[in-house]
Amino acid sequence: MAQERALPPVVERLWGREPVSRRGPRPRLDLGMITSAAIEIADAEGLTGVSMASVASRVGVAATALYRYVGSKEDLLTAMVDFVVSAPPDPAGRPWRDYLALWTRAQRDTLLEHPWLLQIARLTPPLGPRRLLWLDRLLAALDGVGLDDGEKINVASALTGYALTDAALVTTVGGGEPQFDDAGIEGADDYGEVLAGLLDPEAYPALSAAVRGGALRGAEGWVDDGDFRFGLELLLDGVEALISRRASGEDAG
Amino acid sequence: MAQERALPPVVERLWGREPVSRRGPRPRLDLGMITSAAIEIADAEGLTGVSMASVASRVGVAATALYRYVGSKEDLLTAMVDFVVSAPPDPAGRPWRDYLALWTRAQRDTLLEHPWLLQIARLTPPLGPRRLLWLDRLLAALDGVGLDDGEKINVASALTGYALTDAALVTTVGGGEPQFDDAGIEGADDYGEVLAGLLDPEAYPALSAAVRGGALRGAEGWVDDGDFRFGLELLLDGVEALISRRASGEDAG
DNA sequence: ACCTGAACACCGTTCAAGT
DNA sequence: ACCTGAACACCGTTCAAGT
Repeated sequence: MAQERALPPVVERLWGREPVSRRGPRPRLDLGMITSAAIEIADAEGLTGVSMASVASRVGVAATALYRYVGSKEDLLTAMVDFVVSAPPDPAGRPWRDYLALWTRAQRDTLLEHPWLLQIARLTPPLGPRRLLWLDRLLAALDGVGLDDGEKINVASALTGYALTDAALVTTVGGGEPQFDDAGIEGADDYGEVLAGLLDPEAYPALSAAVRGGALRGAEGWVDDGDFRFGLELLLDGVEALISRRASGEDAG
Repeated sequence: MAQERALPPVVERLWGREPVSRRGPRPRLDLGMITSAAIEIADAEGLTGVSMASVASRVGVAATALYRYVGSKEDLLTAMVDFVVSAPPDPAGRPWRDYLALWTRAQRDTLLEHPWLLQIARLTPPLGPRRLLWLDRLLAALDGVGLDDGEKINVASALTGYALTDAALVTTVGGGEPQFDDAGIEGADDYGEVLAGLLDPEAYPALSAAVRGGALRGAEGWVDDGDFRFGLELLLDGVEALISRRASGEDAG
C-alpha cells in the first residue's frame, strides 16, 4: 500500500538512500560526512560559524561542491537536526510515566548539549529516521494505557514542546551561556533587578509584586532543575488524568 | 530600590525612552516607525523580506541611517517581537482556568497571524513592555489560588511553550501555509502517506502501526483545534492538580 | 558524474563626509 | 546630531569549464 511518493532528495539521503551513480568518478562525500562537519562547527562556534564555505573547507572541498549533496543550506540544517539526535531510551519494562519523564528529559538534554538546535527555526514534524525513532518509542511506551494513536501523538507534541521551552529558558536566562549577554543581562539575578527598575507598579501590579517579592531571585524563579520537573509533572499529571478518564469509560472529546 | 542598571539601548527605546537630543536636527524616525515597517514587510513577504535595506526604504531613509535607532538587525527583531503583541485579555472576574485558556489561545492566535514570529529563534524571557503585560495579567489571574510566584511563572512558561509548539505544528503540517511545501509535503494527509512509505515496520513497530491505522489521516492526527484544546486541557488539568494539592496543605516539592 | 573557479546578487555593518 | 554614500567583508547560489 501507500504509493511511493517523490521525496525531496535530502530526505532520501537522510534515510541512507544515496543515489547509485553509474558513470563518472565516485563521490568523495556523503550526506553524513557533510552534516557531521556542520554539527562540529556548530558545536564549537555556534550556528553563525556554519556557512557553506566553512563546512566545505572542513570536508576539504570547494563550497559549490556541496550542492551535489544538499539542495540548499536549509536542507543542510534539516539534516543537522536529524543527525544530532541519538538513540531514544528503551521503554521496555518501564511504567509509562517513568518513560515519558525520561524521554522528555533526554530531549531537553540534547537541546542543552547543542544549543544551536534552538535557533533552527523550523519546529517541523520529524521526517528523519532518528527523530521518528523517538516518536515510535513514545507510542510504544503508551501502548495499552487506553489512549488512541492521535492522543498519543498529541502527548508527544506537548512533551517535545515543553522540552524546547525549558531548554530555551535555561540557555538564555540561566547557565552562564552567553545568549542573553548581548542584552547586558547575565542571569536570573540580573533579570529580576532589571525588571524591578523597569516596571511601573500601577501598570504591572501583579508582576511588580512578584519581582519585589524575589520571585526571580537566584535560581528559584526560572531556571533550575526543579523548575523543569515542575512543568513536566504538570504535563504528566494531565496525561494521567486523561488516562483515568478513559479508563472510567468516558467518550473521547 | 533596585539600582538603575544600564540597559541596552533598544530596550530603553522599547519602553518609550527615546534619548532627548539637544543639538542638531531633530530625528526623523523613532523605533516604533521602524519596527512597524519591519512588521508590515514580514507580514507581507515573510522574514526573508526583512533586510535593513528593505526596512529603510520603506521608511524613506538610507539603510545605514537605521543604526541611529537600532544597534543591529538582532535588535530590530527583538523590537518586532514586542511590538507585534497586542494587549492581553482582561482577567477581571474570570475563573483562573478560563482565563488561562483564553490567554494561551490568544498567544497562539498571535503566532498564527504572524508566522514569522516562529522563526525568530530567541525564546528569551520578555523584556519589552507588551510581553511583560501578558505575564502580569497571568499572575493576576492566578492570584489567591495558593501557588507561589515562582510556580505561577512556571505555569506561564509552560503555557507559552505550548502555544508555540502548537502554532508551529499548525503552520507547518496544517493550514496550507507554504512552510512545509518545499519539503514536497502539503498537509497531514500527505505526511501520513510519506511516512507509510518510509517506515520499516520492524524498526518502527509502534509508529508504523499508528500510521497504518490512519492516525495521521486528515485533520485528525496533528493539526486541528481539537488537538490544541487537547494539549491545553492536559496542562490545565496539571495546574488544577497542583492547586488542589496545595489546597490540601501539602508542602512545596 | 563529480568538482572547481569565476561570477552574481545580495547581505549587515563601518566610517568619513556632508548638513 | 542626523543622514548619506562609498566601501568592506562576507553571504548563498548559478553556471560554464575542466576531468
